[in-house]
Amino acid sequence: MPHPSAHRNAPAVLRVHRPSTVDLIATELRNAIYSGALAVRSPLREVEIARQLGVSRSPLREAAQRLVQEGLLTAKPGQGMRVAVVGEDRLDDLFEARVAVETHAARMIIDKHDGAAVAKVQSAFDHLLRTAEGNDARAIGDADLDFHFALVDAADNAHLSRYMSTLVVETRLASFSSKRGYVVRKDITQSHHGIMAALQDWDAEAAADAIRDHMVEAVDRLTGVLEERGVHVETVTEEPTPAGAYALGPITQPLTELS
Amino acid sequence: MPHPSAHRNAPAVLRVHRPSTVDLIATELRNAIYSGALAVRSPLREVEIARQLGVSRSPLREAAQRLVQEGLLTAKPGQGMRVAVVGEDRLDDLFEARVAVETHAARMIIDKHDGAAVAKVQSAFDHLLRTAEGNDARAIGDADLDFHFALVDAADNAHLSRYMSTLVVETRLASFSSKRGYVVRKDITQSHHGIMAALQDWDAEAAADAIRDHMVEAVDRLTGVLEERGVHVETVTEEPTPAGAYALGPITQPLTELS
DNA sequence: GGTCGCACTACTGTCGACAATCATACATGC
DNA sequence: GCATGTATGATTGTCGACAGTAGTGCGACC
Repeated sequence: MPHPSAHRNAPAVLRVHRPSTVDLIATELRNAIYSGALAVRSPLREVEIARQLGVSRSPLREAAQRLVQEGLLTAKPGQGMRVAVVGEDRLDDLFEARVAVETHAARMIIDKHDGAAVAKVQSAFDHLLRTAEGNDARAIGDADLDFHFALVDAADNAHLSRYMSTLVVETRLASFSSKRGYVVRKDITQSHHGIMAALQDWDAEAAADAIRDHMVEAVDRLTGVLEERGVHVETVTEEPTPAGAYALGPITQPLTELS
Repeated sequence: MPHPSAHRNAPAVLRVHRPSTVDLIATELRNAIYSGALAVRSPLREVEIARQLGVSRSPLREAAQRLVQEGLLTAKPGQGMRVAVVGEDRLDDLFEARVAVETHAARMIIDKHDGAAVAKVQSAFDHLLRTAEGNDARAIGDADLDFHFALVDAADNAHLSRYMSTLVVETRLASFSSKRGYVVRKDITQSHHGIMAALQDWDAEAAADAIRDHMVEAVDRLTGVLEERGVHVETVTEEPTPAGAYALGPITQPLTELS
């Protein structure tokens, strides 16, 4: 007797997708960079990290090469790998790429008139609204990035989702690389409201404009031109972490998961 | 006495960028996939390829992980890595991503009114025109992909260029994966002419439309819906290669190059 | 006093080897 | 005859070890 939740027309046995050890390590490294456990510009101590993860250097190095390909780690011969620095000189490049990915995702959703997709984005937007009521800068930043990833993911394009998952971490790295520390704007929800409204109106050009405006604001915040111009925007700053030697969790082989 | 070509205001010593062995191997693997030396779905025989490249398995595996991240290789635990198959079920996803990247690149060029960028694209277009006069399917395909990469590269965005360099190989893989073999349309230049004209007119929407149309045509060609509909388009087909065991060239450490 | 040179240390880059796993072919039983 | 089980071969995944290299601190020399 099949499980009740199994669809009748589904294939008898789904293709099981066993993540390889390298997959797990790569995910762990991305999370460590995203959370700041691996600080910007810090060298990747292979022996130490491999010991913390409970693996050898070989699979660790292989996983790290994936992050090098993503641009999250930089490799110099003889000097190993370091967590990439996303300085002010790279902000335009990064956020222009985000505009490309996110505007097209919005266009796809609108072209398809995909109500379910909008609902997913709405859900992420609601979460952002609730989080923005508090003063936890990191939580707000997480909700912000979650919203943008939800937008791209709702477009249901594997390529764009993959790009975005890296862009999210790169954006976080840009914040960490900022001299001003980790800062989020208090009025962050306003800028997102425009995107949300355009989606609900099925207005592709308005959505693209809203996303572009949002990215310009983000670059302005990170470069600090607002302060220079004397424009005052209320912000929330996270107190700098002790930046101590954060330990990474050991790799635990999960049970077989469905793809 | 400095070299005449050195700009006077340039820094005294440029940062030399020494490519690592893994860089070289990764490039070699990408070229092998692009050229078809590594056939679609073929397993990556590590010992054999490492021997051909004159390196050990370790750096080869590290380089291969970069291609796994790009999606050019697929890894299954216990079965190693294989050259990815880009079947018909993934064509929409792939070409939708190309639309996202290429339309935004065109928008960037047009927004900036970048004449030099248009000239670069024009140059690639001219080369495509000359090549399309012949009947070498592979050469036409190369010129086609070169054109699209030149378009994105002219936008001068590192992220988009990186995405596109992978998308180019993925597109080639889609052709190799096609049941119909490697086929290019004889009227391929017409479709590019629309893109080129829109760029020269600084018309962003027309460029986006032309690029979208071009991708639809490409998907139609690869899925063969044109034949099914009885629409006849003149094509050039490449005779299938012997698919023999193509040998990869050994890795030779190049001299120090400027970044 | 500053700069150059040298030795030491720590780490990376690469290799070969071993064990575990998977695919294939063959033999066996129903 | 078909399905099941088994043995074999090849290949992957992982590890430890070694050599080469970059960084660091100290000392000597100009």
